[in-house]
Amino acid sequence: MNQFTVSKISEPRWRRRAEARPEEILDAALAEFTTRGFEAARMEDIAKRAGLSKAAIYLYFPSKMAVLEALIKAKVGPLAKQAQTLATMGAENPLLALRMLATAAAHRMSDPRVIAVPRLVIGISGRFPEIATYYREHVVALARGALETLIEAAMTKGQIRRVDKNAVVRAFIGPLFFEAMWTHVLSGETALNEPQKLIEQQFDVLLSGLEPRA
Amino acid sequence: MNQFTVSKISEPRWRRRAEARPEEILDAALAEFTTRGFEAARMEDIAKRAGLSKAAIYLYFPSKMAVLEALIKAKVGPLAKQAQTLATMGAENPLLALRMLATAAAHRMSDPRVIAVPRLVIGISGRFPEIATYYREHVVALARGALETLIEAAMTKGQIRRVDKNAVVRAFIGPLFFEAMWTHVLSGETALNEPQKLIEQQFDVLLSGLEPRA
DNA sequence: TGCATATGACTGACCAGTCAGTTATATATA
DNA sequence: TATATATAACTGACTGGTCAGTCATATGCA
Repeated sequence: MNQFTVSKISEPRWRRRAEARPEEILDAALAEFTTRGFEAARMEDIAKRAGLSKAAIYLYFPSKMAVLEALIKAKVGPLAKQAQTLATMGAENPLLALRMLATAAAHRMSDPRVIAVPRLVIGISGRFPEIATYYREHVVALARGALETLIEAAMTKGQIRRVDKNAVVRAFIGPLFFEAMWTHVLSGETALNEPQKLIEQQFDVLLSGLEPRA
Repeated sequence: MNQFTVSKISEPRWRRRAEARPEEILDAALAEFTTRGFEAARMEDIAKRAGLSKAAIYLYFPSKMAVLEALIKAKVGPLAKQAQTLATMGAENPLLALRMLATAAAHRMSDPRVIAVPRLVIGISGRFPEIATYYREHVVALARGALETLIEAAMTKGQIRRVDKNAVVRAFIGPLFFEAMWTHVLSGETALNEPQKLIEQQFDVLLSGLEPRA
């Protein structure tokens, strides 16, 4: 190896600046935590996946638990902003915004990595209720709030009927959440392959309802 | 303690027939597994909860994993029958059957023990995919199937419009599942306190849809 | 006595977290 | 430029505690 350094001149032998490491560790941890579970995941496996030794992880995080917390916070941060902008962006045509939002969400949910965090949270919620609470307040409650704002706007504009807003929120999120769990947790054959179609069908039911036309 | 057996004459000092033990162990295991997670739950705690020593558990089950498997199977068995009878029972008035079913389901879901198993399955699905698959085939797929039968019947009778059946199944299960997770996993304030009202609102949306009346 | 039911005390494996020591790079000095 | 020194980034090997599973022994009962 220590020849003349002829090849790959510009690439340093020691690959990365250290600042990049924590993120790599968190990515590796997410993968290990979701497949093996928090308790059963071995720090050494996380380290190997991140391309480090176990001891190196402890240069960046004081404990396994701290890795979990950092992981949740890191994955949650971006979502908060998204939810906030969502409500304002869709003010003009809220119903259209809802439709586009649902399609985008269905599309993203075909990627197993997207539900990795919710899945992890469900798994550890019994043991670490604070994390579950954190996730509720910083993710799900915000998403529900943003949806409610859009729904309220759609009602005010006369785009949809006035019904219980919470019921509508559940009717939006629930089916998608259920299908995601069916797909990625239970490995079932899925409708998420065709997100466009899935949402069309879902909106057909949701908007026109199931009553036979009078 | 080993006095004259004067008190509580009819109660045997050695409390129960052995056949009852496995069930008690499974109940204890379910409680421990759901709160601590499969890996973090200690066999000794399960034993203590069941009123036994750890070694006694190994008289009934060969391993921790075997306890988990027996647990899933025990909790799953009854559901299969329920699903089957459901479809036939509701043949006469399928829409009414769906409504009653949803109300009953919402009612039961206010009890955290009801979603304990699904929650557990989600937590361990990464590590034990066979169990997830078992659960899909023996519970969720059956439930979906039964619902589909009812929905098909309702369509044939003209009680509801003809739309994609899978979308309807999702629209029935999804919102309830989502609310159950929100309630018991994330400890959020819940609409499950008033299941009757919850289902009424849900059916109002589902049957009449959201489009403003023409 | 023999069988069923049970347990306390033990063991071997496993793993989070530590630490003394190593390697690569940056900087200082001549 | 070459060499010395300092420091940042990292690791192999270890430790102490934990826990699934075992076993020799005990107790109630036919």
